[in-house]
This record gives sequence, structure tokens and C-alpha cells, in this order.
Amino acid sequence: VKMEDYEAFIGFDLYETALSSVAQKILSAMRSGDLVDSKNWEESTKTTKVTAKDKKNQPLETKNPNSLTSRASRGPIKLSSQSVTQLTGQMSADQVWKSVTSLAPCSSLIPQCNQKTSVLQQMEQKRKHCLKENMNNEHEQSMNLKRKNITCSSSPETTSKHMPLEKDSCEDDTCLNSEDSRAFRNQLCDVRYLDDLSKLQLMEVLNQAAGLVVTLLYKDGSTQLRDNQARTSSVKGIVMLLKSHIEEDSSSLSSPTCGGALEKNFNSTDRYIYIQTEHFFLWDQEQVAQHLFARRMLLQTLKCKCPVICFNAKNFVKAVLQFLGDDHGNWKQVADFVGLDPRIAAWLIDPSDAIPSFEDLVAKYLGKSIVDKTRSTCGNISQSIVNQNVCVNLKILYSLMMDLCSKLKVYGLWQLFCTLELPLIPILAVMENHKIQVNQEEMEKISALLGARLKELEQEAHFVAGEQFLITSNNQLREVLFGKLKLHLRNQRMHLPRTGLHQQPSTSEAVLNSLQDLHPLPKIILEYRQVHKIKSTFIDGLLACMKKGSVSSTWNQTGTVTGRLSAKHPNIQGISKHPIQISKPQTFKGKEEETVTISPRALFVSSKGHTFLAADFSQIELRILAHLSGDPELLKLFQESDRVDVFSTLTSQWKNIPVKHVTHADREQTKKVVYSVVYGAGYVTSIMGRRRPLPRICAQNQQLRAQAERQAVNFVVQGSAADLCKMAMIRIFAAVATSPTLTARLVAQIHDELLFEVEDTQVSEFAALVRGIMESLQQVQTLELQLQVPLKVNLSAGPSWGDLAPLQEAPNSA
DNA sequence: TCATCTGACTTTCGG
DNA sequence: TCCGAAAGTCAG
Repeated sequence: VKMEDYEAFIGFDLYETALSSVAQKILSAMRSGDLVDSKNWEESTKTTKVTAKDKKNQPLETKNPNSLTSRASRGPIKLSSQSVTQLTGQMSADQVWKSVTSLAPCSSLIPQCNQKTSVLQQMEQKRKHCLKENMNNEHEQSMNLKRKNITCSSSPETTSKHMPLEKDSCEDDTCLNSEDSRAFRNQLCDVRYLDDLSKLQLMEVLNQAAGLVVTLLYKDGSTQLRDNQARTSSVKGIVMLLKSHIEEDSSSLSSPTCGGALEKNFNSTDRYIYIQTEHFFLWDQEQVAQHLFARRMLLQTLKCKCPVICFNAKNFVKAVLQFLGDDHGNWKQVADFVGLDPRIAAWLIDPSDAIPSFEDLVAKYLGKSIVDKTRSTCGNISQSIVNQNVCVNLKILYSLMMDLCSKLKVYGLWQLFCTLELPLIPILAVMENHKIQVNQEEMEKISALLGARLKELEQEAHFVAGEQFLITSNNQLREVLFGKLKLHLRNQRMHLPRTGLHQQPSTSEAVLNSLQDLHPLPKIILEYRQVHKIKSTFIDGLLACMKKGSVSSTWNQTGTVTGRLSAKHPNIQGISKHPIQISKPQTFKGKEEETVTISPRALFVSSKGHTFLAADFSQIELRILAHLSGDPELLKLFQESDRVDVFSTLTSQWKNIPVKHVTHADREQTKKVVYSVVYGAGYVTSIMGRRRPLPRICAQNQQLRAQAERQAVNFVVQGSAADLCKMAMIRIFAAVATSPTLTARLVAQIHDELLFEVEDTQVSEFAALVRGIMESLQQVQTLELQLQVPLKVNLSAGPSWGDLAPLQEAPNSA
């Protein structure tokens, strides 16, 4: 196919023009009836009918094992009638945890960690065994603890203004005649004021807990469960609900409703504790002991063998990490933390749901609103009511998570949740805690230089336009170009693209490019925009994100509908890759060169004794497309040209010139063309079963239909690439965390590129590890994934991100 | 009346 | 072509 033929399609409705054979194949797969209808989708979230529906669909999906729909074989569809009834009710913590551990990321992804699962399982069995023996014993212990707690609260020390431990007047006050029960219901126990024996007992309770529900408490008194305002307050401590084991009660499982079942999940031996994480004066011996104990509790929580439920678990891990101190490889201690996060679960179920609050989720999935006593009473609120609220919310959080777990299983998202999204939580937390150094001095210099250049360009623009106007205003520019100068009339054949909604003449880059020969203004505007973008976003924007000479992005795990990560403050994923050349402003002109090149990525520098190492997949999306479509030409392309760049190969074929004559611009053009075709042509789940609800496909509306189909394809390809990239992160992270010597830190993920900071001496060893892991991803047996096309991995290293040199593979690497 | 905030819109960077 | 973040203008 000639390149020109494809170029002609761009800007037109791809659906109406002839599609490539790949696109056609995928479209026909889509039309075979597996599209998720939004109506069905809504119904399935409301009721449990989905199980029946899935079962009904099974023969349809398995009919064509080679099609894209073959994931049915590992989906949730094969549910026995027994398991269906089980799933429609809430799962117990035990059930969830057995499930999590059986899908533990280590076991499925890191071969050498296989024993870990069995150890976990053994521990689980042992725990069960011990539980029976300790029943009486435990009861005795808790009695002691309770007594202690009460004596504590009468001491003047504990009635601190932050955390009063006075008895609250909760509703069960009257119905319980036992003093012990009352002491533990909805009452926070500040672990600082326990004596040594009680601390020992508490550790034991933690070890034996059936489940933990945690939330951060902030200085302003709010928690993660209620922070509608922008969070400025720092972490003060951690509130934790320790759930004890309940007698297995089969009747509670068969109950499909959650409202009434809430109380059933809790019993009187559940404990609420508070762990302070701030304000330790380390010259005070007593506070040193308190600090140590808090540390032990949190470390124990991290490697807890029961589920830890937390809303926004990443922030919890971050807080713990900051408490532990981020030096000497402390981050490795959070590596195998598994926290169940309802927000992530909800996002998997409906990725288009924009960042829901805890309240939103409770309303959506439990169908009730949270009664907030602190809001109805203005003015002075009793601290005990606040505490009580936290405790109630922790219970609700537990129920919410159990409900979401059941739903994840029903929708076939459980494996994705456990193997990909949950292990990512501590990884992102560690990434956020790591600071990337930035060359501040250089940035300030560049900022001044760019500012001067912008002034020059502004003056030039005003001069050639013959009037003053705001260059950054598209409205004013539109008026000048098309109102005053009437450039669109100078060329009759010119097609004037218009803006999306208002249908006004566009002033986009493409338009300005086409107007370049008619007037000097468009060219000046183009340069102004380029310089302005660099200055405002990459230089000044980055400077605004800096703290003590370094930056650290905030990573959002639930911000996209395709499953990709996103980053902000700064958005490190969006920083220009290619350096730009600008002509020097007059005031900066010396005797030397007239131009200066600026590479925004080069401003990120590795810390002393360390090197940046970047590992990226090459054209992973196209390779996945080749695999999923099975298109012979596409497959051949990747199987043959193992070493040569695919876009260069395509360009040389289309233009009929040797590969070495392909210019950068040609290659970029090809890339544009290829992705236009790719995204013009799917299925609605990624290779890992990630799903996206599509707008209802309406046969009458060609445009909407075409858009939905493009979204579908985009989702499959992008989502699958995101799956593989996340898997790479998890496996590499786990490998480093379990290594006694390696210290490499994951710094950023730019979709198909992973950026690490590595000790200089470990570069080649680490590079070999990374290459091995990334290349092994084309064959992940536990996921029944076997790509027909090889994955290609590029490695590069250097002292700054913008200046990385290709890295040869370490000789004779394992 | 003035300052500030918010949302819609456009553009440009990444993949 | 899709998916993002960010920065800017402008009207309300």
C-alpha cells in the first residue's frame, strides 16, 4: 500500500473509508456481539443477574477460541451454581484473603518466590490451628487489655486534648451489661499509653486479626474517609480497626443484602486503636519507647497475613514509609504490602467514574448515606463524637470493600485487581517518596533566556500584524489572521479547519503551517507557542513544583479509563522528549552560536554516584495489535525486522527507499499514519481482562458508532500495553526488593518507558535483570499470555534523563 | 464596582 | 485516532 493512500484518509471519517485488513478484522470481531451494552452494564451493576448473563454468554465466547474473546477461558464465567450463590453475598475477610494470597503477585510473577505462597498458606493454616487453642487464652488477654485501657483513661495523661479516651455514650451502652464490651466498642485506644504487657498482647491480637481496616488521621481532625477539602494538613496518626475472627456462620453468607448484614460482620472483640506518627521527642526515653512500639506495629501491619483495607492505600503506605524513614533501603519493607483499596476496585468496575469520594462509593455500592454527626452540629464538637465517627466509618469501609471484592469476582476483574493493581500501590508510594533532582540553576538561566526571546517574538508579531494584540489569545489571533489580514482568502484552494464546538476558524499548528508562505505572522506565532510551551510548562511549571532542589510527581492509579497511569505536579509523562532549537535573543547573543538547544528532559539529573537507566518497550502497542489481530503482514513485520525500527522499515517500504535514507521527519509521519489507522479500527477488554463500559452503540448514528468503535480499539491496545508495562514495574520492583544487594529505585513510568536511578556500580547487573524481566513478559504462563510477536526492549543510561546513551547488554548476562 | 473564582474551550506536550 | 496533564483566554 502506498503511503499517499493512507495519508488521504487522515482527517476524514475512517469508518466510511476503506479500512486496512487489520481494522476490518477487528471490527468484525466487535460486531460478533461481544460489545458491552451500557444498558446491560447498568443492570449488571445493580443486581446479581450478571452471573446468569455471563453464563449465558459463555458458549458464544468460547465458540471462537482464536478470536479476541478467548479470554473467557480464564474469566469469571465458569462459576458453579454454588460459587454463584456465594459470590452474590458478601465475602468474608477470610475468603478474600485466601483469594488474594492464592493470586499473590510474587507467586504468579516471580518464580523464585513460589515458596512464599506456600509459606503464607502454611501460616494461614497454622493460624487457624492456633486460633482454636488460643480462644480461651485470647479472651483472657483481651480482658486484661480492656482493664488496662480503662485504668489508662482515668489517668490524667490520657485525657489529652487530641485523643480523649473517655467512655463515649454509644448506643450499645444500655444493652450491654459487661464493662469489658463497652470499653472496646467504638472506642479508640491510644497505643502510646499501654503498658508493656498490654503492648505485647496487642501485638498478638494484631498477628491473629482476621482483618485490618486502617485510615490516616490528619492534623485537622479529618481522615481519608472524609476529606472533601483540598488536603493541606499533614498526617497525625493512624486509626486501625482490628477485626477478630467471627465464628463461621453460613447464614450470613447467603444473605444478599448488605444493609442489615453490616452489624453481623462485627463482634464485640473488634478493637479500635490509634497509632500516633508525629511529635516524638527522641530525647525523652518514654517517647523513644513509644516510637519504637509504633514502628513495630506498623511493620507488622505491612507484612500482615490478613487483609489490610484502606481507602487510598497509597497514601497510607507513604505515611508509614515517611514514619519509618526513607533511608537505607527502608522502602523494601513495604514491597510486599497488600492493601485492599476500594477506590481502585470501584475504578476497575467503572473506570469512567471520576475520582469518587468514600461517601460516593458507599452511596453507590451500599446504597446508604453516611450520617456525619460532626456536620450537623456546628461549633464545638466533642472529640468522642469525632472518634466515634471514625470508628463507624471504618466498619462501613470494611463492608464496602467486601462488597466490591464480590463484585470484582463476578465481573472477572479479581485477578487483575490482585496481580496488577494491588502490587502497584506500594510501588507508586515508593516512587512518590523518591525525589528526583533537578538542575535549578540551569532552569533559571533558561527561563530568563526564553523570557527574552518571547519578548522579541511578541514585538515582531505586533510589527508584522500592524497592531498590538495578545499573542496567547486564540480569539485575538483569529481576528488578526482571518478578520484583518484575511489570509484564508489568499489561497482559494485552501480548506479552513474549524474548532470543535464553536465551529470557528482554527488557529492550530496545522493551520498556521499551511499559512506560512502567505504572511510572516504564522511562523512567528508558531515559534512563540513552542517557546512559550517550554517556558511555562517545562521550566517555570517545573520550578513551581520544586521542593529543596528536587521534584516528585504524584501518581494517579485511577485517573484513566484505559488503565494507564497518569502523573501530575509535575506531569513527568508529558515532558518533551526531543530537544528544541531556538535562536538566541539579542541580549543573550555572544560571539558563539546563534541558536541554543533546549532539552527539557536533560534538566533531570541523577543523584551523586547514581545513573539514570531507562528501559522502554519498542512499539509495544503495535506489537500487541499484531498479536491480537493475528494479521499476517503485521506479524511478519515484527518477526522479521527484529532489530530494525518498525516505522523506519514501513517508511522505506512505502516510499520505496532504503532504510538508511529515511529521515526523522519521514519516520514521524509514518508513525502518525500508522496510529491513525490503528485507532480507526477491537474488543472491550484488555489482555488482562480490564474492561471499559462503552457508550451505547447506536446503529442509526454513524458518527457515534464510529467513535465508540475507535474508543474500543484504543482501549484494547492501550489497555493491554498498560497491563504489560505495569507487570514489568511489579516484577522488577519485586526482584530488587528481594535482592540483598540491588538498590535501584524506580523513578518514573512514561507509559512504555521505565526510568530508574541506579548506583553506578550496579548499572550493568541491573540492566541485565531489567532486560530479562521485560522480555519475559511476552510469555506469562500464569496469565495464559503468549505473544506471537517478540517484545523488543531498549536500554539506555546516563547522568541525566535527557542525555541517555544506548546501553549494550551486559556480556554473558544470566 | 472591583477582585476572584469556575467552567468551557483551545492548544500542545507525552504515549 | 485515542488516552492523558497543563497552561492559557474568556465569559459568567
